[in-house]
Amino acid sequence: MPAIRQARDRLLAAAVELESRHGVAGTTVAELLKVSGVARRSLYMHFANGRDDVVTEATAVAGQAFLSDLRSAASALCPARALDAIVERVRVRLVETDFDSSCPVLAAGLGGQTVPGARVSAGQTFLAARQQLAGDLEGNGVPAAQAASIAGLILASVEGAQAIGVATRSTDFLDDVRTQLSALLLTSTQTTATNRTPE
Amino acid sequence: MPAIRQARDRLLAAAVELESRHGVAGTTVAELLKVSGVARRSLYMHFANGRDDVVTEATAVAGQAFLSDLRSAASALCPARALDAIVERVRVRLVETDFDSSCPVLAAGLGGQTVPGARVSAGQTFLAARQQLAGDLEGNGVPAAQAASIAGLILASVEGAQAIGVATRSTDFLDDVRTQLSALLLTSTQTTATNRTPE
DNA sequence: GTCGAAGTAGACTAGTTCGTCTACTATGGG
DNA sequence: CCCATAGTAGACGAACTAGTCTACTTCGAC
Repeated sequence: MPAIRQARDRLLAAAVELESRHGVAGTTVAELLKVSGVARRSLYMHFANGRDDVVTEATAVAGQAFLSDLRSAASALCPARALDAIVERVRVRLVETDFDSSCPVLAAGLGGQTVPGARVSAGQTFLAARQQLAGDLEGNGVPAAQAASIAGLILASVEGAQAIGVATRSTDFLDDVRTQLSALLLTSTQTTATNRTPE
Repeated sequence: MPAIRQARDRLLAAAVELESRHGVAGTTVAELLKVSGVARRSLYMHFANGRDDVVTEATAVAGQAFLSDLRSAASALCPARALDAIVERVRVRLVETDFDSSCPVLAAGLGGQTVPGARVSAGQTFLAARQQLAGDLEGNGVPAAQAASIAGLILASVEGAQAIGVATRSTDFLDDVRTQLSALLLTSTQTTATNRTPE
């Protein structure tokens, strides 16, 4: 009863969840309070600027989680298998939420005109992810020039397929992306015989 | 042409524009009236169910325009050049709107929980576009099984790159997509003979 | 002319949204 | 024991939301 667990964390978790499902605009204070079970006043204790602060910080949190997932997949597996793992995670999430949930970072980027901080944070996440992914590809023998644009393609197509999956209520596009990118990664990384080491 | 029966069309155009920029949630009645310059009453004359009808129909209109653009590009050019033309159009639009505008159909698909009709319409557009694109690729010598998934990859990555472009305020991801997909299309269509491998 | 379709202008209700406010409660460290 | 800390509960107002309504204008066809 005496809510020992941080109201702040519950608010951020709720915000990430709501952004995924209903976008930034659908992440209202009322919903935030309902989902997190936190009192109205507590929100303004932890986030001086109210809703915008929650959304912005939640976007940063989701972005860090995204980068972390990417890193752990890349460090444990070869690029083609890492991609598989990431796509599979997205696929499961789509299906389990009955195609109602897409990427919170993408949602923050799109809905970010109303919450500029969230848009900036989302952009930074995508740029960091691209760089990280490109580095991993280079480590697997992909030429630097190619690595960057392949990384961009991977991120764009996975995010796009996820969003289109919500619209079509299917995983078709995600499956397409996996099929084609797997093939691309296999041919691109063929040059290296051995697997590489994480940092 | 004085008592021009233009109000309806102006409303739909405004809705497409607003969906692109601010998403479905940002497409409010007040904005719709301001942008279109139409009287409040006129909206409810033409769209019995109000805002939802406008958004839904605007999504269908934008979807048809999207398919039409795709068709005209594909019929006039080879796949690789058609892709170039489409990406270039998206790129120009991003830059000209100062990275504030993404695809109205994607926005409708994401914000569509609040307006179910728009989501359905967006989904149908993507499925139709995939089929159309796949058919075009097949016509250019890409095996049927490959054509469908390449079409899915193209749509997903262009849509994703557009959305990420808004978040990052750059065309980097779009350029990545163009670079990689151009290469993919060139090898897929020109080596129409038997060099395709796995799945 | 007159009549009606399409349009404009704007008041009005009812519901939501966000943020501020007061008042109360549990917990644990000094 | 005391009380600061972090929490709950909920009233409140200003600003916005969508949709309904009345009253007036402007055009083209008959």
